[in-house]
Amino acid sequence: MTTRLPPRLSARPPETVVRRLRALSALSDVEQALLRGVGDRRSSHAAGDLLADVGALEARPRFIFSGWACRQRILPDGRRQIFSFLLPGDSISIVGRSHRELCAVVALTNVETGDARGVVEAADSGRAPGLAQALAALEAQEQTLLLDHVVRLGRQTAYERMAHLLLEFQRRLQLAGVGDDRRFPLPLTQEVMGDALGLSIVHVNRTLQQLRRDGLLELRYGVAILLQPERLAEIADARPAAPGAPAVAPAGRDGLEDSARA
Amino acid sequence: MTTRLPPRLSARPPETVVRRLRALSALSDVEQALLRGVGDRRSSHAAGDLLADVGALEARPRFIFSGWACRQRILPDGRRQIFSFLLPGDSISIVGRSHRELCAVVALTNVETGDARGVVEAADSGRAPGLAQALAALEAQEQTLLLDHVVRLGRQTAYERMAHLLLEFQRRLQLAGVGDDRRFPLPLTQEVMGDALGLSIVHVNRTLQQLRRDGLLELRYGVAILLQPERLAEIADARPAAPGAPAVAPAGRDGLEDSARA
DNA sequence: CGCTTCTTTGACGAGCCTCAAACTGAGTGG
DNA sequence: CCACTCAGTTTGAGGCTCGTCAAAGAAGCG
Repeated sequence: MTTRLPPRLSARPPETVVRRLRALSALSDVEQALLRGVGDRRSSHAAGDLLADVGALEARPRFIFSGWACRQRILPDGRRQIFSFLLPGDSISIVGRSHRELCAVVALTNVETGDARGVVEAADSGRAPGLAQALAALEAQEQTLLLDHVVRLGRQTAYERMAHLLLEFQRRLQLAGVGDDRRFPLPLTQEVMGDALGLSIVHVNRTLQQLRRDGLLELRYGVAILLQPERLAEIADARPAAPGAPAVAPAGRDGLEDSARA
Repeated sequence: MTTRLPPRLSARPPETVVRRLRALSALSDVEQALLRGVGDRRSSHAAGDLLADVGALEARPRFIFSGWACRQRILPDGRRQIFSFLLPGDSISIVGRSHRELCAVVALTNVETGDARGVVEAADSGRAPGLAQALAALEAQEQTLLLDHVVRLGRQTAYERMAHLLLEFQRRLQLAGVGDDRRFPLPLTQEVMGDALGLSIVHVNRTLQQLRRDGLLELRYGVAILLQPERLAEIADARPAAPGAPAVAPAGRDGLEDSARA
């Protein structure tokens, strides 16, 4: 369950968070120090742990240092829908901090978090405008990711959804200082990916196989390698094929049928 | 394009908004008066008009008095995804007011709106705690609706999605004082519903026919009547069939296959 | 080394999409 | 008043995508 990551793919705990927020807003030295202080109050959670419950009013704001989590809802008949993934550098219960969590937050791997109450209070008090702006940007980013997810589920094929999700992971992790522009740790089971993308386990597997066969993806030992990120982006964003490729007349979208010809 | 509503299904402009917010938080007389003042600065928009653009920083907060709108995104290849519907009593650019609109807001029918800047300023200033709480609750409600939408798209069949959406409309409109517990105006084309539910026009039509054949829905002249709201709720929420019906062993979910037997 | 969890593959069927065309109703203009 | 048009709805036929059922490999773990 726990990931075995090549050491070079990971980053030191509080730096991940600092890095993320600095990319969103200029932070004063005081603000950065405050942020690093989050590393002092750490807690560990095992894979499967509930990090925040639905309607938890008292939910403590936290940052994730390492590990993956997700927001999810379980339907009465057992079906699960994952709304978003929480990666190193992400926050829990900070976004929309005026109201309670609207869904459960569950650890997908072992997770290390830090208490962010101090940071949130500083931002709310007006003493740390840079932090406040960074947290607001974090909120906007999350909302954007959720909208992307809706588009994936509503208007994309399995192949496109997977390409989109893999790119999202690569980009987000790189921002957090994990992985590079092609490689990143991917400690998810295919069931989890299916519950996020609205697909069955079997179809997730077949879609991944297809990506492999198309020379777009390598996936071993919990590490993913995007072999042709640009090509993946074309697929994910429903854009016409690359200029090098023979032009398809009406901007045909690329799906499984494209690669099935090969 | 414009709806022809039986008069008794509609409500007077600013009262819709007052009614909505009073359901969310106790409002003082001053706050209610402030809210009614929104009715003084009205504007009208034709069906198809862009009410707020993506990334519009200066977007003015507004309330919708009458008509329907939606948040949407258009993909590069022309596919459209609708994120949410905005009904009488709903707000534009109020939710997440710290950051810009993340998607386009488009009028689906003729729409009447009122300027809400005064209300938002009063809430932010701390002078109107009741309003502030109501706006926060409004924000939470919208987020919940968006999550419901994700579940629909990711984990429900066409039949379930449609049942869920119809119930959402009925409940929201009733809160706004439009329609009753069975009837409500539904001024959407099947194409629009398809773009929201991630379905093709043809399949939307077939799903509606199925609901009609199952005695669950009547839909004429832009007015929908839910003939068995409880039954629809069971279908939409993926719950086992009603107690009266013969029990299905493993909480089987009801879809088209259920009614196909009839 | 057996257990469990996860991945992989095959076979089959159902849900949903695409193409195509007929039908309806509301304008619009001769 | 009657074509004619245009947008929307409805229906049929056929096929691709994806889900379900089933079972056989891997891989981690006690």
